[in-house]
Amino acid sequence: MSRWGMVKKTRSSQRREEALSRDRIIEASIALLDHSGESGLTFRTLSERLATGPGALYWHIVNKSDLTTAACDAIVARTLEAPQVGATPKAAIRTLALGMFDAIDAHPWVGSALTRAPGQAPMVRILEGIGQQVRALGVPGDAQWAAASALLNYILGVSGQNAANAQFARAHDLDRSNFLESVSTAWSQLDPDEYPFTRSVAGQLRAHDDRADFLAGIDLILSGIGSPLAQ
Amino acid sequence: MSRWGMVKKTRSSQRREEALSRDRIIEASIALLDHSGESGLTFRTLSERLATGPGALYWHIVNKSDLTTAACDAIVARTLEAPQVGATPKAAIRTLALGMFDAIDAHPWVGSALTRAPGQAPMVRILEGIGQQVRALGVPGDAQWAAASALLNYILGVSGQNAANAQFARAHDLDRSNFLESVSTAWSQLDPDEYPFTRSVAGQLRAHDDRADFLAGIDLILSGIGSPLAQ
DNA sequence: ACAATTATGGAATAACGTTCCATAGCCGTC
DNA sequence: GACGGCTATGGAACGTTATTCCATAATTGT
Repeated sequence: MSRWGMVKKTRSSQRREEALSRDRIIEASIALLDHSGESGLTFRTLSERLATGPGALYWHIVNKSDLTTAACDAIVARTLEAPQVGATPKAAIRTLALGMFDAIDAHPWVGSALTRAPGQAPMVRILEGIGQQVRALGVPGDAQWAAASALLNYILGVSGQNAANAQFARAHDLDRSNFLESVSTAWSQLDPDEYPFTRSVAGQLRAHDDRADFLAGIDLILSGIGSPLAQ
Repeated sequence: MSRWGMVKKTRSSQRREEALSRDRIIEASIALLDHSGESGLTFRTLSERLATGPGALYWHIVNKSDLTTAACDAIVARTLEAPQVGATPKAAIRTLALGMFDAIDAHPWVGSALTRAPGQAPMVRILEGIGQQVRALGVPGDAQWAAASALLNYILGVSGQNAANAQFARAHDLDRSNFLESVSTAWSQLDPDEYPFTRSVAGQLRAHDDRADFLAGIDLILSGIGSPLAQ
């Protein structure tokens, strides 16, 4: 009846009741980042939560950049794992993009981690998902890279902005609407001669729907991809 | 003949041979960032170069974030100051975007500073420049924000990637072509079943023209803006 | 049972942004 | 023309960070 009933066979998998492992460290990092933001992840707090010392973590992780990239990759992998069969290529791209948007909305730190890991695992996952649908769209081979990287760069841009907004808001103890409010009033006080456009959109900012605007941008690019000649 | 000939009148502007000022600090920061990258700007090195102590800088600057945003804004302002008269709106947007691309190519740290200053001066300058041309393009009022922010987010995405690439390359002592080489070979070794698209574009990566790809993305969005209905 | 390897955790290090404070330079006023 | 109150300076000190080091514990192979 004891949990030690089969010690011999299973011992190798329980060298310790709560052994450290790369996955456990990454999961703890995600929890910390979600709870306290980008500045909440330090080797001190992480090692405290895992009941160990900072040095022990380095046996499983090469450095902090490696850790945040791995945490980001875990979120991205979960977000993109849905198979997307049966949808039109455009719909699949929209779904993929919105999935990333929602993931970054839920985990803003993913946005900044993404932009700091050029050419690495998480970015490659997104590129691959987009690229496959760009192919399915019938874009000729020599234009596929341009189309896919335009979509990717747009997604990365929005991701980075969302992450920066969230971090700024957290640092100044504002929620999202307070933050937009403060930007909106700042914009509406700009010099009318130098900043006519920005002033004119300051009002919209307060009530606008980030998610809808994001999708509108995706549709703009998709529409451009569909055009016979970009010009 | 002496430079002290008019002491009375000019004394107030030379309280010291090389008085500290916000502008002098920002110029020194730009020089430091250009020479040594993002990690090269510290209050220690900056105060050494200005022959003062770290504390003195805080009389003119609120914190490091303020400093990098101000340095970024100085570059962006110089980049966008050309008047752009007589060009078609599309051409003006292309020129503006390419100007930003070249500025970030010359000063990669501007890319990451931009993405970390949401809704602040440097970003507003770019938004305004784009927005004015979007208006001139005849985009209806309620679609202007979507069009301008799509272009802005795309530019910010590329900027962030260029900055990240440059920082990664510098950190690993690679030049640009070595960096692309390493990404390209990494991509070509991915699992063919899971990453068919990324593998197929790995080769193009080595020789591709960042600047041309960037412009192709701008044209894709412009083409979408020009379409009667994005869908 | 004993060496060798793997893994741990706490202390030490160097560097960072920021704060503090004694003091120097400058200005307007008697 | 000396003096008191701002403006500005610069160096030391603080608290925190990522990372390294190392003694030692836990596990594995022989």
